[in-house]
Amino acid sequence: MPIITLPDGSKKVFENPVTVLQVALEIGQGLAKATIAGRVNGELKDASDMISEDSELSIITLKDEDGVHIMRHSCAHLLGHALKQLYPDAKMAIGPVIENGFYYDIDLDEKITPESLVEIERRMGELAKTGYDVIKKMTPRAEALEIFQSRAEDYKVELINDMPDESAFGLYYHQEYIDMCRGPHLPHMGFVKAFKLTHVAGAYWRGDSDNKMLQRLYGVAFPDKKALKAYLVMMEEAEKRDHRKLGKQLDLFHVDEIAPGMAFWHPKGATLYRIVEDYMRQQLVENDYDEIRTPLIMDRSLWEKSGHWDKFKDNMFTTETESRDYAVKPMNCPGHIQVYNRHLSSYRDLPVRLAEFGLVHRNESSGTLHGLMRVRSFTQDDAHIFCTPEQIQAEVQACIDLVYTTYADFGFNQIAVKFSTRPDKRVGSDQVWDLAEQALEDTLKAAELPYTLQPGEGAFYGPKIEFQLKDCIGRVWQCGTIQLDFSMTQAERLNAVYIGADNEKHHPVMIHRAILGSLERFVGILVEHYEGKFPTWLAPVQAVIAPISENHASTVTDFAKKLKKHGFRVETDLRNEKVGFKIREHTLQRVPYILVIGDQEVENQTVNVRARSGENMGSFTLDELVDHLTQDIAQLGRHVQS
RNA sequence: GCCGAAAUAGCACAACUGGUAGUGCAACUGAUUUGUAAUCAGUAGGUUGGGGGUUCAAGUCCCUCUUUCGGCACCA
Repeated sequence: MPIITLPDGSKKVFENPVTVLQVALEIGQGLAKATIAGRVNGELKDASDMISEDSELSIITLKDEDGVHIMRHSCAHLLGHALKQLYPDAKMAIGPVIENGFYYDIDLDEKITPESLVEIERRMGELAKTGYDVIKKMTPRAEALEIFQSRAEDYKVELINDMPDESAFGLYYHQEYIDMCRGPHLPHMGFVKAFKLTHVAGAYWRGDSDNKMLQRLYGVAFPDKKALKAYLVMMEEAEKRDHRKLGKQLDLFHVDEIAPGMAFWHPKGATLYRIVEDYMRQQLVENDYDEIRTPLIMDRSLWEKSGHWDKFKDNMFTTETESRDYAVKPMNCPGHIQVYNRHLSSYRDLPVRLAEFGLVHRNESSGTLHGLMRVRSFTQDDAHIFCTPEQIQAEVQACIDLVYTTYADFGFNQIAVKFSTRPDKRVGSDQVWDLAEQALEDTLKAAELPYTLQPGEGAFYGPKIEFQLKDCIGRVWQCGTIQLDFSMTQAERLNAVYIGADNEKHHPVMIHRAILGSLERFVGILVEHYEGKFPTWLAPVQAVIAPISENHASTVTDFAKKLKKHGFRVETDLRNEKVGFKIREHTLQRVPYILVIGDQEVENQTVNVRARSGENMGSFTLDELVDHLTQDIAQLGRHVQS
């Protein structure tokens, strides 16, 4: 005689065990119709699942996030249903829910093309329209195995065999199609109203590159057509922000076939890049770093000693001359230790903070390259802090603070923090790793930063804190990083030492840290973040001055000269075109200010100022304009002018 | 690296089943002297990513290499 407690606290008493759906029906017909599943004592259950004990129950509909999740999952089954009708030879692997949708991995000799995707989608639509019931049957192991064996679903069989402790499996019958799933799923397909198959790509079975490559069919699904449409429009908008596209349109950079994964910075892009670098350099000054420069290629023996050769030689570019082997640096740390080691340090000298805008090369596999975000040649705003164990927490804390002020200055507020611990391929003893992980974790806790743990994702020499930003289409990129390293400075590695108060030699702890990470990547993210509409501080061209007619050209040139003297990045547009034409062009180029000079302005010694937003700000004298621009620039990226 | 798709003028794109490579914008020249998102006219621009093959004939079909795109694996 179960007593069901609902979210509002009300209770319903039943004579016999009831299903989730029956409880919903008891509450109201409308709710029953909308019922997708139930959360019973915190656990998601199918609408058809029986409740026999006293329980807390909330009914899940499409209005709940869980409901949408379940609908997407069933949509993956629907894909299977349609696919098997069109391609009976397909073997189904796994079909999970992802952000905004789902995918299904299939093994099929025939290649799925965009055209066949359309056809599959159409069949899915036809099937969903019938609103057929989804029947769940808990099936004993032997029977489940037999069912999938008889259907030649090798991957499902493998999945069952990999769960030896389970005695029964949830099979969901979508008419003649059967899928196996923990569930829950929709009670009927009438809930599937708005979906779209987006693309097909390769994916390894179980994510292992040693396994067979399957075809992965991606789709999105939403509670209604309106939400789907909104999503598709949003994606289109997002694509307009793509830094590769804007990089071309705004003439910032290009990547040439002659050097895959390496950016060629055009004048405007180089300006943007330099402003970012200059900003960071100012941070170095204010935070007591010393800037250094180290060679691009160093003898192979250094990399052998540091451990890089052993762990990462596949990703290193090499060269040789006069029978001597060199490697192009993939990281700056060994070079920085060479500088630290130039003389003997005392504990009184610590912490030593060595910074470098270090150009590194990493031979990333061809398939990973992506605009400025994933390249083979990039500059890190890198630094290595040599300190005592006692100084770790304060130093790491200072790095965290620097990350947050820097990102705020660039206009970023949404930052994901990850904490990565020891990987399989690593140097250093377990005790040292215990110590390092503990130190980072303590600092994170003290800083009260919410973070996600990434076990096994640390660097080979130490654990790390990572700061991630999102690009325009939701892809997440690592930018800042703080890594704690007890190993590289040891005698058997690169042997950095200091003399302690006890007059004995000690090895300092080394903190590897980058705030922006890769300047290339960071600039790429900036382009997308601002959609190329950079705050005046960052804009490669801050103002364009245009005459109304040829008669005003010399005034324009003079005015530009004066503004340049004040340090502003100003261009003139003396072309034989109408002012409307020039305004259109420079607005499309996202120049923050367009300054127009005609008869009136010549007479009054002013310029007419038009902001990027289209707003006409009226007439300004030189001094007034200098004041305005100075104030605008001083805001950095903390306020965005549209 | 793996699976799939793609590469045509500076940029965005077109060229049905193999049959003289086009359009728009940009560029250049001239006219126009312009008041806040496109003035008009003209000219020029290409070994169709590289190499090889099939064919009377290849942008189009085949092979191969390179690069790019979407994922996967990778990401010190």
